[in-house]
Amino acid sequence: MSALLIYNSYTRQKEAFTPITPGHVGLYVCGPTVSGESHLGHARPYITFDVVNRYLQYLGYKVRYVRNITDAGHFEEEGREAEDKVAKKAILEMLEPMELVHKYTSLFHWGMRRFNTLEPSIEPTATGHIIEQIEMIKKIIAAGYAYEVNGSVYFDVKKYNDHYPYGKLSGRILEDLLETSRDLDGQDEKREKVDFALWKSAPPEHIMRWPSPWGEGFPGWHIECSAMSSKYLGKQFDIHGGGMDLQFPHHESEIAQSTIAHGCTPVNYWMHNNMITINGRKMGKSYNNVIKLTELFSGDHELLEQAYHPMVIRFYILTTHYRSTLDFSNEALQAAKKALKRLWDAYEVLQKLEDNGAATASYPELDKKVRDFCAACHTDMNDDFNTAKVIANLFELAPVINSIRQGQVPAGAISSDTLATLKTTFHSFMETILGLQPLKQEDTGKLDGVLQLVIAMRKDARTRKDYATSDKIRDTLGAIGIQLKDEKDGSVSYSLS
RNA sequence: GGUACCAUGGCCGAGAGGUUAGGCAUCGGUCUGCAAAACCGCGUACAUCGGUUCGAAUCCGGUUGGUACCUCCA
Repeated sequence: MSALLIYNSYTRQKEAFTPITPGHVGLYVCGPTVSGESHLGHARPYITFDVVNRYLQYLGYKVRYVRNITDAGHFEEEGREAEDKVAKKAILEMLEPMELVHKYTSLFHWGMRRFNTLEPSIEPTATGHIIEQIEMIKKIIAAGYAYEVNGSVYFDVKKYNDHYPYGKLSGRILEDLLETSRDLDGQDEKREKVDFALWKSAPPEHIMRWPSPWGEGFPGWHIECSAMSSKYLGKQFDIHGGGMDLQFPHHESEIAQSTIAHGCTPVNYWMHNNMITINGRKMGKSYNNVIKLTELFSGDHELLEQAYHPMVIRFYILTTHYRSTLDFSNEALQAAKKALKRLWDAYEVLQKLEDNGAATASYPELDKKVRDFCAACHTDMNDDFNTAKVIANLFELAPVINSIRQGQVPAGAISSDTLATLKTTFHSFMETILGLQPLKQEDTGKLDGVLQLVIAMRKDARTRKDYATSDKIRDTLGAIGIQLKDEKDGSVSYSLS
């Protein structure tokens, strides 16, 4: 059995995964800012790390998965007008900040549930950890790596860089940053442009504000993750995940803050998922090309040809490795939908295959093929969570399953043991690890009763060779999304789409 | 401007010095009353120009094109 390899953004190579505490994993993922509706772009990290979480659990680890909710809002840095994103939106919509935060948090949870992501163990909010953040800032000031100006506190990046490798995570060199940072208007209280805020003094109109040793204000962008991750996972923990766009400056700053406050580097393995693009462009608010989750599921968006089931989105995301960009298009999603249906159908067929009782396989080569691809699922998953390859392996196995079912290959072609392995492999990867679910609605039982009647009537018609009637039944059902399948043995099954 | 990364068959998308990726679509066949589904068969693709090598899509360099980060961002 191969060992789990994780591509560590910090060292830029795949490394064997060894947790700090044997049998346990601390996993932190940067959560959403709940100042607006979640969109397709947000789906990627949460689905990616949901699979990471699921797989670690599958491997037997006890995982503490922490994913924060950023509800304090953040301001534009670098001299632009300090404004709280949450507060700004709140005025526009005439809502209380808390009301707004609650609304979008609920929507986010709704989306995550539809994607069948497991809930994190802890979902801490930034506003609920102001004290922890203030305490951490105090430590950094005491250590001499932060300074106060007019009620705001900034981290001294230049000094930090004299002793620690600032920029290592994101591959940046401080000198370059000092030279190339753009000049932005406004007063700059910071000693250097690269310094970042730990605490920001709140102007009078700012709604969200808290008392602090430096006056009324609000925490800087990066400090919440450092404060909350260390509180729940310890000063050093195993895996920190998030989108690639957070690598700099957010994660870089997290490392700097935590290193000074806690005297050690915070994270052993940094994982970054790549972006979802649309027409080759990153999906983001600034590009005005976002598709909200609600629009995606309802199909109500000019770029969408139809509504897409959450499982299709989940499957589509998982058919690409998490470190590659993923380009969105209707065509690609259509393909994903069909592919998922075929794979899931094969999985259902597999569940119905009865144990053939064959001690040895009559088709040894096929038997070996099945075993090899089942084994490959584990190896590929261990290779930096290569879900794309895992899915390809499952697709290799689908024809084998269908062939056995339809008798193109005899039941004893693969041994009883191999069939059992095939079943557990599909179950583990499809449901437990990839977290997939069937596309069809839950059958109410009543619909099934009706369909059985209609199927029986069609069967009668066919016996009478009344094909006009039988075809009418089939085609009409097909038109409303119920597809009949005439099986080899004369039975008829159906699938809903 | 600085720093990275990426360019794969009609489309999407793995892989990574010599061995099948996979999916979707198309086409042919089997099955079928006809279909659908399923099964079988078919694609010798890796931007371009050089170089290294017995051998490169995979390594090195140049070119072109694209993207991301440097500013809120998943």
